[in-house]
Amino acid sequence: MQNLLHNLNPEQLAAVTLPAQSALILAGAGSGKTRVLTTRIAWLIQTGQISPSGILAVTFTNKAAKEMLARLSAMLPINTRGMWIGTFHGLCNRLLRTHYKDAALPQTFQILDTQDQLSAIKRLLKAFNVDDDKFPAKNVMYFINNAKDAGVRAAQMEAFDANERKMIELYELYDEQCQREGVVDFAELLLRTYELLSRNQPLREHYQQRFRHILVDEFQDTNDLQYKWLKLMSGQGASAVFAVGDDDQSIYAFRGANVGNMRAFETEFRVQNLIKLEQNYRSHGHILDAANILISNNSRRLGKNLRTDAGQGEPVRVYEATSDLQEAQWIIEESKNLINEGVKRSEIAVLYRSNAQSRVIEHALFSAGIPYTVYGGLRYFQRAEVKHAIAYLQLMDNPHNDSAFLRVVNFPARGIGVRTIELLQNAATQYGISLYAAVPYMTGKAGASLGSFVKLIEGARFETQQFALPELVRVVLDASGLLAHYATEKEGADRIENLEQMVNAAKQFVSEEGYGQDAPAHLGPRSDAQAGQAIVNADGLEILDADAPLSTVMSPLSAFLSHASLEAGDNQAQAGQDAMQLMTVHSAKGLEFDNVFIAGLEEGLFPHESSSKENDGVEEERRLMYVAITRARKRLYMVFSQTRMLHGQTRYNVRSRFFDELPEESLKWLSPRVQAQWFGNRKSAWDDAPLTFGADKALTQRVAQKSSGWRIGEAVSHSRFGEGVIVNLEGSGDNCRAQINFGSHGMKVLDLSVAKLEKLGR
DNA sequence: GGCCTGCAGCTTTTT
DNA sequence: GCTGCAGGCC
Repeated sequence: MQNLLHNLNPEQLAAVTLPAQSALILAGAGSGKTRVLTTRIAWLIQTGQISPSGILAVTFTNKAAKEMLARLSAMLPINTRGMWIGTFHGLCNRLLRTHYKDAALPQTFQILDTQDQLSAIKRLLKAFNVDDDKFPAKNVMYFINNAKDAGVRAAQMEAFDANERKMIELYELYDEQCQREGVVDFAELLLRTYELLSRNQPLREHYQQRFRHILVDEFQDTNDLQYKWLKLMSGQGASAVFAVGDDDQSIYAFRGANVGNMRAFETEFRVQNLIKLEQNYRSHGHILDAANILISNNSRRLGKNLRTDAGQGEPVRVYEATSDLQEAQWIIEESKNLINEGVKRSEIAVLYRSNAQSRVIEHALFSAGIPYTVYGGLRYFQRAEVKHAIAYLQLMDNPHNDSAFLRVVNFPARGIGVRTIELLQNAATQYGISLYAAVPYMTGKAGASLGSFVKLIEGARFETQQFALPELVRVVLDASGLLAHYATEKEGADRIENLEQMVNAAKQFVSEEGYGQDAPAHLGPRSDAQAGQAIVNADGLEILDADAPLSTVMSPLSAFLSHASLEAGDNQAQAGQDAMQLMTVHSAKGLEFDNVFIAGLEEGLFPHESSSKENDGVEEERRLMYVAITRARKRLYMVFSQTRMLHGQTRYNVRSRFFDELPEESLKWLSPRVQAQWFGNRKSAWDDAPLTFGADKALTQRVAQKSSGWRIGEAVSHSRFGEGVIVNLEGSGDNCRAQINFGSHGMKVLDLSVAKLEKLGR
């Protein structure tokens, strides 16, 4: 125990050892959030307050879930496999597989990823002759997902105009189509589980009693449905919900995340303990000052100020480029200098607001011969050839998945044309069955070609009945004709490699999930003998506990297909290479680097112009900027450009308003004159260079700072205005004034010889 | 059935 | 300015 808790700072320790009540932990960037979460779990178990099975820990990404599991097994000598640690979607998948009957799903229901969902909607629009100019598939998808993320079904929605009426109708039809095909989209996983537990009291009570401790990571990213889900799971807070998050890092409003959930949580879960983790273990002082002061411009914050023991470090370097091209060149030139000084390439990150910005930077890096990796892009299971192979597997597991059917019925080409498919569609619609099931109704040439496709699938299933998953995958790659097809293609070598890779992915999956290496990939209907712990409710209905081993609720094949949808795999990032890191600010969240460039800091781009139209849009952009700044450990560069190519046109930009919200004291502006000097003797911007413009303000601030004893970025407390951050200092001697941001009390300028201020936290 | 061309769209992303 | 998709043509 001593071991577990030592090295925690006082706030971390307080959070870890809180009593069994709901609590909100405001965890700043780099404050040891994951450590607190995992230590809390370990502490609860080690002190005997709960058994591992009584814990439910929810994350948003698989990466975060894996990280928690890894750290936990390093801390505790327990088998973590049975623990309920996972993503919202992963946990819901598990619940729905176990209770598939109660959830009115087939045992082998399949999960649509976003691509699949969009194509399913396109298909629906075609089938019902919907004008796709008036109702673009994408808009229909947004409408449906927004509704589901809010926890609302079509039947519960009210239309205010004809357009909305149609949308609701399409939502209804889409749900029917999914039900018929035995598929669920991502939002449906959550909504179905929510409805299942709402409706089924014994089941609900069973899980509520079981999970006495629920821990939530990145709470600021929860959407309305996830919040409702947590309320339900915890029995309105009867179980202790330990929510960890940072309202200042909420950057996913566009996909339904609602920061308001944090405040709602505070009141609805009657939170007695709000703990702020403000000690930062990542960045130097100037970087944190910049972050603190920038974010103090946001309203309605829960309030938080990061501090560090690391010292002020270097001021942030600001560079103005003449064009996006020159911006890229400067970044590369500066990176070269860093690398020459011994910096590892992987410790240099270039962050940007939008993906389109990467092209110019990539080009410059390529020309300079510097290895780099770009985050984002296609993940393994999203590649066309891999999706094709998956579609064959899906048909073997659930032949009623029409999306899978259409994807591969004529790929590789086997003479099944549009006309044939049309006839088949008609038959399927007429009988209200799936395309696969409609094949026997087809006659003539169409019937023959379709019949042989069905035989192919059935044959593969029969042949592989006793096969383990990796062997089954191997057979399908061959029998489908996919390998042969790509062998004839000029550029097919990479695709073949990706396909072969799937056998390895299957091997790895089987061993990681604890299936026997030789366990048959297919599974017959679940027998009672296989069933996990059986619970019989008051009505005599049998409820299975989802704690049963995965292998009794999912065949290796079904589980692998879930895995392919829920964990799309890595992107192409070549691991192992020491390469510079390029990514959007969004994907940088949670990462950290010694050296960080933030590029494209111009009005219209960052903050993005489309954000000014949205409610609180600029505040979200500011949070995004806050995330970007706090990625840097030692050196931070902020770069902007006078001109930039966008949508084929040169745009003339002014620098981002965020520069005006940063403490001049923590910035060092580099001018082209100074830049010439570095290019000459190949020194980086970190060698002492004269301050250029911006110096006057910085000088004023330094004088004021010295004579007042206060520092920009410092957290203060005022008897009337509460807690705040010093944003600016001016004057000298007894005549110093401080501009202080008091959050909800607003920005104040106070005379330091009069105002009674207290230092906070340092 | 595959290739070619023309046109729309263009912020961020995980599951 | 580039990409991705849909529809048309050979």
